[in-house]
Amino acid sequence: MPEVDDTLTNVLRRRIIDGEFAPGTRLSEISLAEKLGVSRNTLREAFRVLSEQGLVEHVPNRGVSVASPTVADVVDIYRARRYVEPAALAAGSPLHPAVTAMREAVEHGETSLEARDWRTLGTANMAFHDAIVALADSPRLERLFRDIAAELRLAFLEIDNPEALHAPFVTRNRALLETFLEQGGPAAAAELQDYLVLSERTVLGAFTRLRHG
Amino acid sequence: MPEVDDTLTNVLRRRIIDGEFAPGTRLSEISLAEKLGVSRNTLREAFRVLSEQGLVEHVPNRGVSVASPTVADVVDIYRARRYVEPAALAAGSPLHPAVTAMREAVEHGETSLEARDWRTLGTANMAFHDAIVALADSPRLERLFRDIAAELRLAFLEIDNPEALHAPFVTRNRALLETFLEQGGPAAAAELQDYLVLSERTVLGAFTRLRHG
DNA sequence: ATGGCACAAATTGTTCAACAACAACACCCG
DNA sequence: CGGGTGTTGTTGTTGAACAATTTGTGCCAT
Repeated sequence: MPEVDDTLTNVLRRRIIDGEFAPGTRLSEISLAEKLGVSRNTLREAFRVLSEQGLVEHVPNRGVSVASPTVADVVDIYRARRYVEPAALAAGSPLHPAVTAMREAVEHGETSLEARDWRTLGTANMAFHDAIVALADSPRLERLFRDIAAELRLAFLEIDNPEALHAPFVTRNRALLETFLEQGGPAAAAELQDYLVLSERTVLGAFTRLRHG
Repeated sequence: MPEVDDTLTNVLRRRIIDGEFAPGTRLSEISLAEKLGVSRNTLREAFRVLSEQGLVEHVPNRGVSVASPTVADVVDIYRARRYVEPAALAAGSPLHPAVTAMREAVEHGETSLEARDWRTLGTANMAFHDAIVALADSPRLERLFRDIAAELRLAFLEIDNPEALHAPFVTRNRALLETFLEQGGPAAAAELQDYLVLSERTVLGAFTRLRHG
């Protein structure tokens, strides 16, 4: 269990990712500080951290608002994912502890699919990819992915069709895991490339449909 | 010319990278705020940003100190570089504007080598790799590399033999650029892999020599 | 109406002083 | 000499205040 970090920054982070503040929402220092029971200065420190993590956009003299990923952001996020994830998978060892996390994420995804719990399913899918990155044993790449995944969740929040967004990838995750274990990293990496292209297309499709009609 | 960003965060960032505060140096809020002519609160906001960027280490209730990269950090930094740089080079187009930046960095490196200006040479070498990453056209990967490069500079600061650290790579940069232009991205990517392994070994060698006597 | 222009209101940026919370250090006692 | 104890210095957080900037409003002239 990841221990609960109750710092103000993490509380805010969770609440934003959970969709409590819709993307684009302006976060007023005064009212939010009052609501959270902290001072403006303390809140501003948390804002700076979240801003560096890309969860929040800070415009000088105009305050901060919840990040609202654009199409360009989504494209860039997937570009970065294609740089990191397949390579991590290709070089990953089947004996790496992260493989257990991959397996658990797949199973967790399958049960949430049956339960039609799309929120949980989205979390499980992300955990699967997080485990893939963990294969690389690189704190810096993990941190990059953590930030990127959070941004992507914000993009998902704006799309109100979570089933189409997450459901198709449950079987793909299972298949990818099996490819990795039975045919090795490089084969799995190739499969993941296609997977990510499809995933990007799914998200971008829903996204542009959202903006154009 | 990159315009000068005179925010407190960037001022501090530059001064740290330039070695004004040695790695590991404790940064007292009170004295540093006074020295910089800002309030403690403002300084703390800058600290949070720099901490997220990895330039500074923040320990709750114990303050912040300039990051002092360990061997594990250097290993991880090079691991991340090997994930990103060769792939960016492999997929990069010779017509990309960043190629100009690569060329300029190579030439800049060659002149600083003649002048035996190791500080400038280190900057030029980093600019070369920055340009390689820029080939990927990914803001997020560029940001990752920016932070990583800054951390690496801190590691360099602790090694007092900058010539051995930077000089050998001037001719390699030139060669790598030519390989890229004449034989294409994939060939250059393979060359860069070896390059990075050698570079890592050079840094780690100097590093362990430093710690062991 | 419409396009600016000055003014007013609201928000962010920054400072200061104070105190609580915590860590490191020196000291004393057994 | 080891272990508690208090002292000291630092960080964590707050509240209030003011400066700087943006935003909204109403007015005027065209």
